[in-house]
Amino acid sequence: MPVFPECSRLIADPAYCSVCEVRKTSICAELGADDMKIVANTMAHHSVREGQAIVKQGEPNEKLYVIVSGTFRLVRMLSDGRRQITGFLFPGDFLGLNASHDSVHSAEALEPGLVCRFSHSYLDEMSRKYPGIKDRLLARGHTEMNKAEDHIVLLGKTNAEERVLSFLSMIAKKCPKYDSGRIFLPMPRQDIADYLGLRLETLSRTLASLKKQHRLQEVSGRYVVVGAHFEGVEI
Amino acid sequence: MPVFPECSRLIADPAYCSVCEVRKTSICAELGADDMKIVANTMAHHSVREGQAIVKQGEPNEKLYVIVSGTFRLVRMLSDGRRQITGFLFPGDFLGLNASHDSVHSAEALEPGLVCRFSHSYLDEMSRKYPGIKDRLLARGHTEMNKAEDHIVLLGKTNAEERVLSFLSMIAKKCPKYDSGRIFLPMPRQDIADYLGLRLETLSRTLASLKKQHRLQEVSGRYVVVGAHFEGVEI
DNA sequence: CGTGAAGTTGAGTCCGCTCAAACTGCGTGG
DNA sequence: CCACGCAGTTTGAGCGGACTCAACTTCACG
Repeated sequence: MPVFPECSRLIADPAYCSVCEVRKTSICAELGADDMKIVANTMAHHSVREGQAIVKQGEPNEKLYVIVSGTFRLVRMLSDGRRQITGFLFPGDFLGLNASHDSVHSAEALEPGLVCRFSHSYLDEMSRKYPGIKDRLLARGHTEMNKAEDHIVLLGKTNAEERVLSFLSMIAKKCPKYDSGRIFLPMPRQDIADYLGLRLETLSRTLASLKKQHRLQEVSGRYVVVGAHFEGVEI
Repeated sequence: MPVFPECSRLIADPAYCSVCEVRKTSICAELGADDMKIVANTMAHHSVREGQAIVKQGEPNEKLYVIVSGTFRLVRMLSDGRRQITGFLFPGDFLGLNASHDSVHSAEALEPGLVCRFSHSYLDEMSRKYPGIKDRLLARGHTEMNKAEDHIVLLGKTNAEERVLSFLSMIAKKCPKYDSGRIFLPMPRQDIADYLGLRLETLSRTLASLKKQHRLQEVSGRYVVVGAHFEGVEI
């Protein structure tokens, strides 16, 4: 198997905001040059190890996180031991918007990554100075909401094949495809299964079946190569 | 079968904001007395017929709606003709928060109801005067998000029985129970099925099975009477 | 009554789940 | 270098639950 480059990891070596990949879509875009400097000095990027949880289910939501690089899974453990992945976070996404309540899920890094962290009190202070920050937060809330609705529609689909194709279509959008439709999956099969409401084995079988039907050209570990007529798949 | 009163219909005859049932949880709570008077005069309550869509999928989100009374379903039609109910709206809920995009779903009245309507431009104007309005909108966005996540968890559950019980539990919370655990379902079976990702027949069979098991005392049309040990059901 | 919409019930099929075993890639240590 | 273990993934066989299609019942309303 050839070694593909990992597509979801961004270049983020210099931990200065001026070169931040997601700044233009983040709340920082609202800040003036002077405050930007303060932010750059005080909160730079925090690196996150693979597997590390930046937010834990049941613990208070003290900070707002902006994903700079890396991918995260949102995990909700149910009282009966089952696990539901409620979403994945990609660079530019926010986490911990809801300051007032305890977190309903954990956010765990699927690979080493970088995040930016703001305490909600600091955010309140800043948003008095820059009211546009709240608009950013509102807008982000809406895109989160739309993602959640897409997930609902996906789970409403009864058959496994459709769910898997919808999922691949979603990931393909997030994770820029390389030539010939290669998609890198940053998460293990169990996470995908828990996201799709399917058993691990069913997911595996469905992928195999799609390959046999030539709707997927290649399924090999973390990489999937989609066929030419893949574009039509809707979320 | 006895005729139960409909529990989701609120008294809302005088269309004046001063007696509005949901004002304290709505954005209006932020307004000063003078502006409140203007709102009362200009936007009072709009009545909605059963079946009427206040928002249509694919059309621009021009207004923000606050549900004053009645119940609404959020319907998303897929290109292949299937239907997914992404949620239900109850008094106090908001609709059309996302001004910038076309609506991803239709909102249809399940029974005659009242709504309050604000154009987004008016809302922007007001929120400059009362910054707390944006906080209200943010907070509402969070509760919407939590509802969506609960729905995701519900759909992730594989078996029909659990989904139906979770659904009943949700409705019971929204719709104040009468003595001896009577729950009124404002929506037809097909809507419940489309909400739960189940077939109509499966829903019907599951309800019958729950009754046979004495986990539901009574299932009759739009009314369900839950047993004594129903409380433990989690979303 | 008759009619149509909404809901229930029945029979049979198929798909996804369960339990189990095998396979793969990968790092460690002999 | 291979043996070994381990976690992640795939494959197999059989079962059961949800779907499909269909008929039936119930209810609201003229």
